[in-house]
Amino acid sequence: MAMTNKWGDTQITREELHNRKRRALVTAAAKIFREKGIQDASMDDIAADLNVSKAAIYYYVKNKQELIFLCHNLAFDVGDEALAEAVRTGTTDRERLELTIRLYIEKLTSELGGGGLMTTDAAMTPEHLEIITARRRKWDKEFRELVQGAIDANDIKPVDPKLTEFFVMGAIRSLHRWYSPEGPKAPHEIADELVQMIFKGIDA
Amino acid sequence: MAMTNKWGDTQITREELHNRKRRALVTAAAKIFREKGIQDASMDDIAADLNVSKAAIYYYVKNKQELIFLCHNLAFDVGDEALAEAVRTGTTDRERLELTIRLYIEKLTSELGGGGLMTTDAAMTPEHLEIITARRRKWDKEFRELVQGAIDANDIKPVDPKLTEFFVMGAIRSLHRWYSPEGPKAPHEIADELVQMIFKGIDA
DNA sequence: GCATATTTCTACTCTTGCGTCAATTACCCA
DNA sequence: TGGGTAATTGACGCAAGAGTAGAAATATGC
Repeated sequence: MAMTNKWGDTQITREELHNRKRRALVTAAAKIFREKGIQDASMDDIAADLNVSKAAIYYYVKNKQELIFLCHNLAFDVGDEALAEAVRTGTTDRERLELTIRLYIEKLTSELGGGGLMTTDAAMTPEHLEIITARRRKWDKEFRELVQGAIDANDIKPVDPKLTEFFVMGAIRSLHRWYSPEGPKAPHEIADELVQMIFKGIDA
Repeated sequence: MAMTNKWGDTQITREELHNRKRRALVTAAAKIFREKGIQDASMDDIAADLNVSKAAIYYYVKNKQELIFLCHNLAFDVGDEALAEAVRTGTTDRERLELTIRLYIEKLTSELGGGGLMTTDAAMTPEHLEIITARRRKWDKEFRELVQGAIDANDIKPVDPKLTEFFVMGAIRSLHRWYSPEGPKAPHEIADELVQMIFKGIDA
């Protein structure tokens, strides 16, 4: 799993190279954190995955806290993209809702190997926690507005938007526990089946 | 939140008292683990919640590993109860499936304050991991057999049992992130609405 | 090929938190 | 009431891992 050349391969200018290494660091950290859990993953583990000494990491990042923070943001970026694209593309709220769920699942499976860090971890500085919480709240609010809009248009049942969001997101966020890129199903197939369940249920 | 008398209140014989204290310890640990995360919760945290010194804990339990293990088993006990009761009570597999989900949700919310420890944690001894994995596999198998049975009886759509289980359980296991006993909804209401979504979907 | 800036390394320090142990207190029964 | 067992404690040893300092290596510009 660990790469053989340091930092993967990258060329280009100083500035850009630096950025790429930093991004590679965050991606690697996200992977290790997901696999072992945040607290069980040591900075040495992450360094080992990049074939670099631990001290090198501290040239790109202030401390573990910051690395955790960057990983969280990475996960939220994907969520924001999915929602934005869905709002742009869809015509009705019902359609946008379905698109958000589908895109989210597809992006998580294809881009982030099944999921990022979504759990509001206790081990976060108040400043970081505030930013992450704000991002989550904003996303949640928009999602629920889509649900409410679809209800108002009589396209879906008069469900509780909050409960619906918890339910749907809970299911999606658990993807990473079992999804594997090597599995038999392509991302869009998984997305199809889950969307089907959410909207149509499983009753015959 | 922390009790004022040590170990809560209990009387009765030596043997029984010992058992109760041990059970109180596991319950407290489960709560702290859930709130702070396993690795972020120290043995001192758990001791503080029981108004006891850390050393006292080690009179009842070998080490943190064992405590984690006992917490996991606690969560699985609830799952097994739900499944067993559903199989006993229900007449068709469709009905048993619904009952399992409903009972599981109700037990988790009413008895365990929203959830136990369900994540297969990396920080487990191979022996413990094996036992937990076996319990999970057994439960999963039985659940999927209910799904398959309901499909065969034409009571639900021909869904993928594995995917269905991941989806449903993923949603349920995320309960603890937002459920609070002080919230506006009673356990059976939450169970009702989630069961409704799973079986009927949200489409109008 | 020399001077400078950037990057990475080795070898530490220091904190945190698990687990232990000898000593102490509570409890029970004769 | 005293002797023995059960339960609890404060003080400590020890390991793991975060973070650092300064040297060493590497790249860049002239």
